[in-house]
Amino acid sequence: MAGTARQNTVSPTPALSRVEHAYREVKARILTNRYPPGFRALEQEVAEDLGVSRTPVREALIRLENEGLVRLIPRRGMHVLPLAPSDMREIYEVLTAVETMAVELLGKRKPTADDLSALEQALDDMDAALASDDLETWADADDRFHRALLEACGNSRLAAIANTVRDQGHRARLITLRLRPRPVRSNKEHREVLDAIKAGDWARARQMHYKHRIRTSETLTDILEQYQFPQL
Amino acid sequence: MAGTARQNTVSPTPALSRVEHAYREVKARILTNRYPPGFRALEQEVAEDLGVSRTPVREALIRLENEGLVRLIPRRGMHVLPLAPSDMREIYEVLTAVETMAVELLGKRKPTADDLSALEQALDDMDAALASDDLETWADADDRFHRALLEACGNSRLAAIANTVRDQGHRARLITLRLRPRPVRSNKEHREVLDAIKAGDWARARQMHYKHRIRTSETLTDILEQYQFPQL
DNA sequence: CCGAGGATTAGCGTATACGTTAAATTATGC
DNA sequence: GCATAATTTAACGTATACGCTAATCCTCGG
Repeated sequence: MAGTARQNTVSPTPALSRVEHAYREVKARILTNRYPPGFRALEQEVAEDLGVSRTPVREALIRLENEGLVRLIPRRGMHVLPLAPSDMREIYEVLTAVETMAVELLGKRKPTADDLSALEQALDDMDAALASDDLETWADADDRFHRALLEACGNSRLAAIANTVRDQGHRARLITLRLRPRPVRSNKEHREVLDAIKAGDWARARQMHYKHRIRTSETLTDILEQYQFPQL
Repeated sequence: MAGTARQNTVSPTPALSRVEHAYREVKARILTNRYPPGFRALEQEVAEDLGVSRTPVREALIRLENEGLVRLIPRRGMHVLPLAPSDMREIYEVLTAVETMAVELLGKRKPTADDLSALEQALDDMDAALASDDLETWADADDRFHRALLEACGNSRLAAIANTVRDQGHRARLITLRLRPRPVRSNKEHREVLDAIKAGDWARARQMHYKHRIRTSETLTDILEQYQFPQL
């Protein structure tokens, strides 16, 4: 059953396990709204969707529950958690706390050249994307900037927490991206944060990033509350 | 990352599931060093220890792996993760970031009377325990204070993160408790934080708590590095 | 027509079976 | 002797089986 060779090329397919496959696939479906907020499915149904048995699906769902993307309710299956405005508030608060600390740490330790170039690359890409009004690309670069901060800060736990929580809010981000004003200020603020880091002025870097996060949090939660999405 | 806190209310043993039993038991054994750092056991062995089959054990171990207490290595079983000094640094940094935000939030929203009384009760207990040199009781009350802050701050995600990370560092805390100086300053600093919160001066509350966390982090990591525990 | 109680069903929690494969062990050639 | 190849072993990943129980459906008395 399992190992019957499906070798076709020398492709570096590390033969990902069924659990891993289920985890990635279900998560991807949630983040792209193919399993929309409030969606319910029984373990058996998910298993059939993915062409595996219930066992690996269960294990994948446990991980997704720990990450706050679904809830498992006995006899009612998996529920894709909707995002209330209060959830978005919580998520932004966590990101503010965690990223602010990351920036502070990065400002204290001298960042490596690699760290800096990753950050600068992301910034340049954001500017370019904004100039050509390509919001998708801008969002991608913005994401890279924030990720790079966390990667470079030297605290893997902070990075992991930020990733988890960012994923939780991903769907809201998809929506606000097209409803928010052009993110001109974000680019400027990011640049200021990076400049402060490079100058070794961690207190200023922290202050700048804190203000950036508070401001964008307010902008985005306002939008979400204003448009009153039934569920998100 | 604990997505949702499990039900831990109600006394008349609600017939907890085998998974829940395995989860609590293994976690308890890790936190109390019955499964010490570096300890390895096969799934089958844990299952026999607990008198259940491998299935619920596996599911419990997946949760514990997500919480950063163990690693699961194929064919080598469960490894109880040791804590290096760098792990403790990371843990304290996360707690600093998260609790500082919690205090800020609590200072901004007016805390309820219940919130305040829980905090004051914990403070009083800390003072009493310190007066009678009862470190165990002091640690317990200190724990309650920090937990109460997170409970009261109005952000369940922050609370869950703090709980997870605090558990990760629990074993180190057991050790430093007897090696650190008498926590006189901690009591005073906590009182200052609470006073600032009550005064609605969130900026000051945050500042105080930040300094408290930074100071204790340094004290404790110094102790850990000084005594050079082989692994923790 | 509606609610209570019993019968039915279905989904999960758990145990178990089993093939795959990495690790360990033995055999073999230099 | 030692490194390498063949063999054996054992642990896991996954599938499957099955009983328990909560949810649903049905029956029946009010």
